[in-house]
Amino acid sequence: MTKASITRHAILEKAFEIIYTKGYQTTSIDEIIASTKVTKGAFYYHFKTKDEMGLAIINEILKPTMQNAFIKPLQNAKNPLNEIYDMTKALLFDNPFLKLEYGCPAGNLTQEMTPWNVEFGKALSELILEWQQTIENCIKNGIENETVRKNVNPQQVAYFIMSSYWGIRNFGKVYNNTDCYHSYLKELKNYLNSLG
Amino acid sequence: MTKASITRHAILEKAFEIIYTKGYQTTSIDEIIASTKVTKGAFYYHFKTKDEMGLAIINEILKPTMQNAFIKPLQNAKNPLNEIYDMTKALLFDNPFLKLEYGCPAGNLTQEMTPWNVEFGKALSELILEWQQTIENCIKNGIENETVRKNVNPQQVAYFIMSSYWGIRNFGKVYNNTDCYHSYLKELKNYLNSLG
DNA sequence: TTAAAAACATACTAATTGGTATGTTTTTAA
DNA sequence: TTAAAAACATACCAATTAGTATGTTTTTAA
Repeated sequence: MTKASITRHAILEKAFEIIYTKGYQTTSIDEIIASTKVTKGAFYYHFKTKDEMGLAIINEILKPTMQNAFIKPLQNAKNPLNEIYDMTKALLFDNPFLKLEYGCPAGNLTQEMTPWNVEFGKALSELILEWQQTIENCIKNGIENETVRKNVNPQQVAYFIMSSYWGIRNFGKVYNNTDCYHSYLKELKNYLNSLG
Repeated sequence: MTKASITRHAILEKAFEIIYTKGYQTTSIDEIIASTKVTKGAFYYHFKTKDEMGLAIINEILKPTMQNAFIKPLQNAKNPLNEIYDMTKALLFDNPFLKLEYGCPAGNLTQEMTPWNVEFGKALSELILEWQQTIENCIKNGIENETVRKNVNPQQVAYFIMSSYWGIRNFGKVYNNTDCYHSYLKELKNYLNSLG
């Protein structure tokens, strides 16, 4: 990595952190460069506008991070239902980056940006579609290896699981308490069992 | 209603609309008073700060609206599972105020405000708790009248249903398409059937 | 009818915002 | 070694922000 690309990446990582906790709109460029110890000149050398940086965060930080946390663990799953459960549990309790009170980074950005920024919406929907298709394929594999009932609709299940995950992260935020995560996981297990 | 309270209510309603579509932080007071045709003097006569207005929106607009749309239809439900489904479907497709691309007002505010504004968090959690307990009681009634299996945990189910609803509204936003709502509702029905 | 309080109007302010103009320093390639 | 391009630094700017100071008009109650 060249020195310039290190600077660029440092800006993106720090900006991502701040935006995850505070939201995109309320995170100012002054705040980003202050915490990154880069000057405004450096920032605008690497990014033409704030939105260009925002898109770079989605594509260069959020996307690879999600691919590691969500997508890879589900590829080649032997028992899809168990591994979907384990992944969800790990996301809620073990992921060192995700915090109860800040919710899901992709969910936050979706909610904040999609109604009025088409480019963000496009980048996010690509990201989310990839996650969704992974779960869908995972269920399809389960049908093939007969760990999932064959009259189960993989697409519907994928929507249902992902929706419930996004939603429970919102509950975690508002109650600022992990109790709801435990209740949710129990019911997720019941639901997944009903598919087997 | 006195003339003053009409003005106050007009501000709250218009502000709620704008905030629902744009978010709280990006909605400026100048924008609110421009669209309400009230002056700044009038605005700050009724509300000490922007946040005071925000809290008033939650308590005086959002709360009664949600009580009508979510809570009343579920009280005295004869067949809870059916009526939860019908209410959800109505919220997604028939409610004239809620829009696909703008998501759920309560969900939006929760995601945007709870991490850094304790007062908003408190007001929202009260609101949400009420909704949650209604679903919970609804399931309890179902257990009593034997339309719901007796080994079902009402609290867990309430979390699961509400989470999935919040989540699918996020999907609607990012895909800007109602297809995901249809898939979701089919799977919600499957899930609810598994409880009966 | 009238005085006082409630309700609203106008003009301003200090702070913050995203972005730019114009530099200087560092790296790279000939 | 050196010139040019890449990378970064500093000082600024116009627009927008929440909020205030100081009015005027309208209601209300005696």
